[in-house]
Amino acid sequence: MFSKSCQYAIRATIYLAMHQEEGKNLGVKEIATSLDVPQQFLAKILQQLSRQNLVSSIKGPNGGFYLSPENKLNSLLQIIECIDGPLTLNSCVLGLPQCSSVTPCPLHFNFFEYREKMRQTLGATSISNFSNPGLPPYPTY
Amino acid sequence: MFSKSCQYAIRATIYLAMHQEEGKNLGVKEIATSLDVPQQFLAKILQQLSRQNLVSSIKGPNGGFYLSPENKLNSLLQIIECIDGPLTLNSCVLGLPQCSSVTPCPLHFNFFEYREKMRQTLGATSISNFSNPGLPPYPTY
DNA sequence: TATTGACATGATTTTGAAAACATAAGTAGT
DNA sequence: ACTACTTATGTTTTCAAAATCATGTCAATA
Ligand code: FES
Ligand code: FES
Repeated sequence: MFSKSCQYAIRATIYLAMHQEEGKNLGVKEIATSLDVPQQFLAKILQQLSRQNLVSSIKGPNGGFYLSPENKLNSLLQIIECIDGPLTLNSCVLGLPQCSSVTPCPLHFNFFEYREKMRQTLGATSISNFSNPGLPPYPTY
Repeated sequence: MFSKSCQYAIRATIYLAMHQEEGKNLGVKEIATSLDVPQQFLAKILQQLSRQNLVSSIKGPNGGFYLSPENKLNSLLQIIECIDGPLTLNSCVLGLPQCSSVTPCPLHFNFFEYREKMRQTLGATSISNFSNPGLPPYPTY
């Protein structure tokens, strides 16, 4: 459903939201180790998010990544589309060039409704949702 | 969501269901041309389906692929799982090793319900559904 | 039974995502 | 200024899916 890059992006962002403390930045090393993903690869992904202002970063000693208040207002969908592109959850499940209710493929109406709801949920879920304490302990997070 | 192999498999099977006439077999060449997919690649996929008795085939002149009455009772989900494996629509969207409501990832409950419904729909849709005449004219089919 | 037309199977090549490598650039402390 | 630390950027390598190539097997027909 999502590329590995995208999965890493989501997990890293949520990790940032869950583990961020006031004024403390998290390094790629720590995040990559905690999530058990390739460090250099994750670095690229975080930089891609950073370029689009979805996460914030500071270089140098004590540097690292963090979420600004503004960053936390972004939705999961923005993270996803930043990495996998705007066609994610919008293109034909059978790979046909266009997907719409006007020229539907045989499976279009089997998926459209649920896919839309997924998109809607993801768009309505802001990163700040994951920074609340008292959330259940997620595995590998 | 599905691999290209799987998309081709679904499209080819539906094509068979829609274009099959009594006692007439459809060759890989015709199917591949109609669907605009690589012929040799599609051949492999159809053979994979054939080995699991999801489609039927006959060699030699006038040979080709067709759907036996038994074949038509299979569900789309069987086609999908034959190609992409049983974990399709069952594994964690974030790529975590196991997906269950007992050890859910942060996105589990955002997807679980809709994913289940997709599976359910696919499992309940038999191939014979596509052989009824009077269906809308699908693009590239 | 020879030929032809189709599926079947194995090996190989291509392609792009995933991962690793190398180096630059910026920041904090000494 | 110098060093150490961390993000940023560009290049290269790895790997599996996708696609192709080459050859084998089977059935209809003349
Ligand atoms: S056209 Fe295929 S899913 Fe919409
Ligand atoms: S655990 Fe991630 S989707 Fe179920």
